[in-house]
Amino acid sequence: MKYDFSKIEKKWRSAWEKERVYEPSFSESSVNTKVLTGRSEGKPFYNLMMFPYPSAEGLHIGGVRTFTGVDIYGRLKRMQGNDVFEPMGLDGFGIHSENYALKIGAHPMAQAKVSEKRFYKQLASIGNGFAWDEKLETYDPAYYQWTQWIFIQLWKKGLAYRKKQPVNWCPSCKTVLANEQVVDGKCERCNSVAEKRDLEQWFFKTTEYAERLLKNLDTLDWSEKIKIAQRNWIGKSEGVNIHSRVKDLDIKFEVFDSVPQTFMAQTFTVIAPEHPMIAELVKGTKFEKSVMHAVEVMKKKKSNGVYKEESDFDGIFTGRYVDNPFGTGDLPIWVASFVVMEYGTGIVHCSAHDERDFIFAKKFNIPLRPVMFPNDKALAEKVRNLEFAYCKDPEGIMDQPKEFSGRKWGEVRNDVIAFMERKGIAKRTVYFRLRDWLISRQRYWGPPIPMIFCEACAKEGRGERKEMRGWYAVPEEDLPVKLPNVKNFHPMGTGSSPLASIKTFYKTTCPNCQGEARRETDVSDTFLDSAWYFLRYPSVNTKNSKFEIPWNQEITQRWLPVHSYIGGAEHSVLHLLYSRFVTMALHDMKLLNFEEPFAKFRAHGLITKDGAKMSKSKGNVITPDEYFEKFGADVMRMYLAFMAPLDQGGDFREAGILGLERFLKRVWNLGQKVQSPKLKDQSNNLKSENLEMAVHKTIKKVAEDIENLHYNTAISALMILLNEFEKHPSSLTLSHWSVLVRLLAPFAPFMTEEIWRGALGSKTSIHIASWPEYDPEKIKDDTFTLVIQVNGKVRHTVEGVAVAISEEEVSALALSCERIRELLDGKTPQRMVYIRGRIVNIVI
RNA sequence: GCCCGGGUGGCGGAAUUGGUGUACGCAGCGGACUUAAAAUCCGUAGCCGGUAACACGGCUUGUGGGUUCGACUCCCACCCCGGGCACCA
Repeated sequence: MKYDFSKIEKKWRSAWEKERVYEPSFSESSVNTKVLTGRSEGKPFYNLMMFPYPSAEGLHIGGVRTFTGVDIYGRLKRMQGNDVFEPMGLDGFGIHSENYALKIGAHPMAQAKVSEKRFYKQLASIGNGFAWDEKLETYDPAYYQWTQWIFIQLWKKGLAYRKKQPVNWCPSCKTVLANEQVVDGKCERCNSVAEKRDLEQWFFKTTEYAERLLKNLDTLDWSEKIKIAQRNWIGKSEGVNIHSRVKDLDIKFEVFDSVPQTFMAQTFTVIAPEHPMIAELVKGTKFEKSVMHAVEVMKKKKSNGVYKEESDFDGIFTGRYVDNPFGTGDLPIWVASFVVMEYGTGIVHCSAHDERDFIFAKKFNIPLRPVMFPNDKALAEKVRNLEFAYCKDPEGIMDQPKEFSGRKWGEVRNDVIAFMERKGIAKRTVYFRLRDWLISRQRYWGPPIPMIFCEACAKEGRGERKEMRGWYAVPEEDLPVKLPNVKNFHPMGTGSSPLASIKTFYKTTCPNCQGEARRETDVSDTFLDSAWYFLRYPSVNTKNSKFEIPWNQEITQRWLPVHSYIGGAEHSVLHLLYSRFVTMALHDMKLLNFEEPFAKFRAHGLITKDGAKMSKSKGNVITPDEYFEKFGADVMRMYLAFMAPLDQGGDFREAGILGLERFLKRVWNLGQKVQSPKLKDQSNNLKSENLEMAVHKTIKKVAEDIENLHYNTAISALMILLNEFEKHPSSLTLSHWSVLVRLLAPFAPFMTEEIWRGALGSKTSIHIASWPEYDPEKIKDDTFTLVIQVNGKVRHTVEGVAVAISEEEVSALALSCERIRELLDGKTPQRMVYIRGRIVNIVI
């Protein structure tokens, strides 16, 4: 019988659905249906992959590879007796999907339905064991009412706030962007240069969790590079705040210094052009006009990204001084273009021991005073003569303060900080690079932020929070705040959302005074949708009679945190950080009993096409559909898995698919032969011993390789085993055959099911069959191939040497070989090195 | 500039973690079947030299050095590719 994949795929897809093979047991009642299908209730295993955003022309081949890759892992876990939950959904409520709709001239609400159909059809064809009953879409009001609910919880905890500040604005997307969405000063998505605009925006206080977000990383089983990326992004920096005061003015301020060892060298102070204090410094002085003008120029150049090179500085003296903070004299205050307003306090004391400070001082003729010198006398002289900036050398010898004279820079840090604290100069402080999460977007396609502003209450000083007068959360029973289906959804570019012109939407009553009030018209960032979807999946079908929380506590305690999460490294600092933040916050509200959402995370690699990156502009983007139609899901799954280890990416070459097609064809053909009576159960056949060992070795290897996501080597092992089977058909038993079919099941779910329930006669699915166990006794070799080296070069091998052989016997054996005797030419070996069971090296 | 990955045949990639470098597959070559092709099967295969053919010898894991009986693997220096961060004081 020829293998007709399209017929067989269809057949088993519907059988699996009917038998609910991939639906885990969330409740008692569903356990009963499981018993009927013969599937035992195992340990919960939440096998998660990042859900796609259906913005473009369907699922990308890279996405398919990841999804089938995750599924292979899940299928192993299921066969090993776990109750595997593998959900799928669509992250279609946001700017990606909206931009796509705009591009093709569709309404996002209508387009969502079209994309949805397209994606679900594709996703159904790749042979994954998705739990379709639990699918979700982030634009479904039944979902986003809870996204809004989470916003309200954060608001109530004081973790959501509104503030006017300079924010990143994308002129093309016509919306603000989170810091994380600005890459190289450009919009992450459309590459337009982001501008700075002063706008009032909603933020989440991610900074409040900076320390924990950082510390918890140590406890997570995640790809190391993702952890490093998060650590860098959080950017913890320990140092001191130096207490400072403007001379002749009663202005006090702090200056952050993370390298305080050389504080005595500080001879001037620089302030960021954006700093509001500048106006006070120069007010009414002869410097006012020129300084304020220079400030404007610098601000403009900065926001346009003009300053690129490290030495490209602008600066101007303010006429003011910092009042003698170290007893070494007053420090002139300069405005300097290189100072970052958003970091530390926006004001920095400068010294000869910093590259930038040094260049700046030279450029504007500001005096420098080094206080640390290299051991090398000639070099030290150069430092003294200010020939170069001598920075951060652990071996540098301190000169001042005199208490530390002679000690090494690398060893005095803590002592200097303690010294400064004792003297009252400074206080130990920590700063983070991480900023609060800018959550509001001036767009249409997203969950409306569920807040109401009441003018009347604001005027009279009322409000849910005293620092935000007039603001009230939408009462929970009124959720969802539904996104209206309106014609004009186009971004306005005015700094407010299209919803701001829809009176029927924004007009509402104040939850407090019942007077007329106005809804917030911004929507929330897409990343909020995806920051909690994994909490929703297992509880999608639990119908809460009352409006309580978005998940069932009992189910959540059983199924979370997520056991295995696999997705793209491009989300290292966006989705993965936001999810952690939201989970932590919910944990602190006692709504979750864990604070980290993903116990294990692995990043997958990227796929290239014939060695080149896939991109729309190159026109080499692979649409998976045609390949799945041509070769079938099993072949494609195997090819994508065989390309390279999952975390490494790989190169898509159509020719390579043939190898896997051939392999499965051979499996099928052998299966046809195994059915014939002469092959049936010959388990007593002595000749099958060697095959037996090969089978057990393969069981071990395949399970280990899948566990490590090294699918390529697992498949290679299966190929080798098939070769053995074909070479020794008379020794092949049904039980051997059954092992191969089961080991293959995670990769080729359809064909193996056909064989399992057909020729092998099972009544239940192979995907809930038990994973084969290997017998450690049976994989022990008692002989090996002895490799004989002379001076480290392989010269001879001897097959079938007993593992138990002693070192003396090996030496005798090796020296007795004719070939070795020739090479020795009568000489006596100086030395023999024998590595048990492997190799002997004769040194002459 | 700093921090991570990575560099192995014509190609994708293996290598028990210091012990036979190139498993498995693709492409190639030779052969069988066929009128022929496709499909399938068998064999072959790193490079250079050597031989009528074997035999055999030398070289080879980005480059150069080191440690070791033995290095793709460990150490030092450098080059290239991919990714992340970046006037963060």
